[in-house]
Amino acid sequence: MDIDRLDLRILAILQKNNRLSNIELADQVGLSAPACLKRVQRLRKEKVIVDDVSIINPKLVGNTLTMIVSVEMDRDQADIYQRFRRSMDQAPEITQCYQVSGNYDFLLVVCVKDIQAYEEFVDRVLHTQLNIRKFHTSVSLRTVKFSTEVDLKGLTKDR
Amino acid sequence: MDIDRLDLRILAILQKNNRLSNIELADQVGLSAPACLKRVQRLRKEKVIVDDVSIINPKLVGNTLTMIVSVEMDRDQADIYQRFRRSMDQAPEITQCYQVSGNYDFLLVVCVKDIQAYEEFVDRVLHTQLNIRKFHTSVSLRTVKFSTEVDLKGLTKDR
DNA sequence: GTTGAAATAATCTCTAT
DNA sequence: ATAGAGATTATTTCAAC
Repeated sequence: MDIDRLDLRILAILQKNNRLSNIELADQVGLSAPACLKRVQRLRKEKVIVDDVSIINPKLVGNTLTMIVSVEMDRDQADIYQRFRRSMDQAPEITQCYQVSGNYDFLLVVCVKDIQAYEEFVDRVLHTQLNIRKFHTSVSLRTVKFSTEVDLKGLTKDR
Repeated sequence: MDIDRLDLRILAILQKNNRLSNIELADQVGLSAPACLKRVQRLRKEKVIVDDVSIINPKLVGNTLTMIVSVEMDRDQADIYQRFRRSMDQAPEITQCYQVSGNYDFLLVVCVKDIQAYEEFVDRVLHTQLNIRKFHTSVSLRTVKFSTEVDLKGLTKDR
């Protein structure tokens, strides 16, 4: 799928706020409402727009503790990694997980209510994973930035 | 602000999909449309719902490289930390930044187009920060999980 | 929180470019 | 293949209860 300047402008707006009406959006990018809608629908269908969601403040809902967990696996075996990756989806406490190169293999961002909830998470998710050699937890003292926006500057792939 | 079971159900739905109509939402939680709308408006006003956004697939838009950067600061000085934190907001490449306890001080998740863009980012954002003692970059081989959902299980603070 | 009504918006079809 | 105009349908949102 190719994405032109107009699509990028639409994406730039929607990734900041997807609750403006199609009419407003069309206005801002200089299209008629139907033309604009067609583009947005296409972007959703093609999964350029993956999801449309409300972002909740975890603190205001009781999840005040964020932990950064680095995980080192026992062996570099494809099936072990795959099993581990699949287990990540099952745990709602894990908000992000990256497979990385370097001293450890996976980096997890875990968001929980309190230390008890974290311990429960460790028991349920990490200690049941054989093949973890070791893992290291550090506490996030502050979420300095949490953005869902993709940097769209300098991506003017025109057709 | 207190949040009852109904609010939590509303949040659980909206953080998965905020594009369903208020009527559908009301239906799913068992309220009339206006009653439901009032709750949602309140949740937005009170910033329990922080934002409403479209999530873009960074790969489909050209940002294929994710870097994990750990930063160690020179001194534990409040103003130095504060300045650093403020600079995080300025850089669109930084999607997440956590201030952490342990061997290093900040953890950054940086999303860019390619290595050149990353080098440009390092020069512009990190090398201009005096007070960084050192930083370490590792490449994300795979984004195993990226979720914006907050775990709402076991948070039944009723009134 | 509900019901009913008015104002808005989304979206479909069709036409034109 | 993509944009625009008009009409239909659906939704949001306001009052009154």
